[in-house]
Order: sequence, then structure tokens, then C-alpha cells
Amino acid sequence: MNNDMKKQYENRARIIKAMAHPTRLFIVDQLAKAPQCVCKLTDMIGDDISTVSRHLSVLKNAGIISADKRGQQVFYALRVPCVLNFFSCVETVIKLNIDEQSRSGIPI
Amino acid sequence: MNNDMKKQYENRARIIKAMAHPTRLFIVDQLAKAPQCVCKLTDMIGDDISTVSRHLSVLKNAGIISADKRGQQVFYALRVPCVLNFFSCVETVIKLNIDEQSRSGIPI
DNA sequence: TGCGTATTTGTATATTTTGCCAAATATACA
DNA sequence: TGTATATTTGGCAAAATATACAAATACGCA
Repeated sequence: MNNDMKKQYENRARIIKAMAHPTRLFIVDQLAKAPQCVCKLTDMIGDDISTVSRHLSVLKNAGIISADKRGQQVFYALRVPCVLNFFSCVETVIKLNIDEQSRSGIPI
Repeated sequence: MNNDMKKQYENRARIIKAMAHPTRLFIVDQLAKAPQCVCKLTDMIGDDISTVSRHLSVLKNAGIISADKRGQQVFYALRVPCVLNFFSCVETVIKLNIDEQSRSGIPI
């Protein structure tokens, strides 16, 4: 693998890594419905607001969400809706795994 | 967020996390073309074979690829082709990021 | 200006992930 | 059986990530 290729895969991995956390997936799901402020998301998630803020900055740095300051509040919005397509594929994987498990789990 | 929801997002994150590494993205890309043995992938990647084997086991545990032993060799194959859809979306994000950067980078 | 609310950032700690070497395992074949 | 090849696994050190608390910052409003 040459250097350019390597960089390309690193860039891709950076985006996917930004999604690879339960809280951040939840955030993406919520922002798909409508932009939300940090406080509202924090209420829903239940972690410390500083933790939620950090998750938001990870998503923002990856370019997946955008921030919009309105008064004291910051509203985050989903910038790239196609990331929602990940979910259906992920569900497919999970379903396949469960099927396989039940198949191998029942001895004859 | 209740406990079931939390588990659901954890399960999803587990799958996505398995993809979130440059080497593993490369592997997925290669296996999309055809199943490959560990040694061939190791040649292409250039890391230690034990490292490649570990990456493969991460993908396998997530259910993204499958293993098939043929003689001394183990051939891995892509189990869920829909993960390839991730790439086009990721490229969209990267392109948007570059566009934005060039827009904000040029002062009037 | 001073206070209250919303958010981010500094810092410390705990946990997870990576990647290599060496050792173990599995298989083919002489 | 003994040897060579392919792969996985144990163990460890370095790096990255996650999380909370405290402190800093930003803003609106009295």
C-alpha cells in the first residue's frame, strides 16, 4: 500500500471513527430529526454536559455535524444526512449475527 | 435514554468501531473484490502478520467478514457487502470538508 | 457593570486500542 | 514422524480515547 493510499484510508477511518461511539450515534440520530442545543441533548443522554460537548466536538471536527450559535445556546445540526444510511447496514449485520448464533447454538 | 436504547446504540457502535481503522477499511475494500488469505493481505498491507490477523479477527467478531480454512491457509471474505456503501458517504463528507476549508481559507 | 445560564476547555484518571515479538497451534508433505 | 508454512494467541509497552470535575469563556439581561 503506497503512501497516498494510506492517507486516503486514514482520512476515511477518521470519519468512521467519529461515528464509532454509542452516544455519538444517538446524537446523529437525534439531529436527523431536528437541530438541537447542547443542553437538550445532555438531558436526553444523561452524561455530564462536558462529556456531551466533547462528543459533539468530535462529530464536528469530522465534518458530520455543524454548529450554529444562537444567543447563549449552540445548536448542532446534521451536516451529512447520508451517514444515516449506515444504520440500516449495521442492522443487517446485527440481524445476520443473531441468525447465525441461533443456527449454531441449537445442536441436533 | 433508557437501557434498551442504550444497548441498541452500543451494538451499533460495536459494528462501526470494527470498521474504524485504516487497515481494516483497506481489508474490507480488498475482500470486496475477492476473498483473500491472510498472507496475501499481509503482503499488501506491510504490517506484521500477527497485526493483520488481529485486524481480521476484529472484523470477524463484528460479523463483517467470514473465515474459511483451506488447507494451511485461511481465506477471509466480505460477509455484508452493504458496508461498502459507507465509503461513498465518507467521501461526501471529505469532499464537503475540503470545499469548506477552501472557502474559509481564502480571505477577500 | 454584575449575575445567571450555556458551553467549552484544562487537567487528571481510567480504559481501550494498537502493534510488535515470541510462542503456540494447525496443516501439508517428505 | 519430523519439518516447513500459515495463522492465531499471550503478553507487554506506547498511544489514543473516554469521562468527570473544575475553571474559563461567551452571552443575555437586570
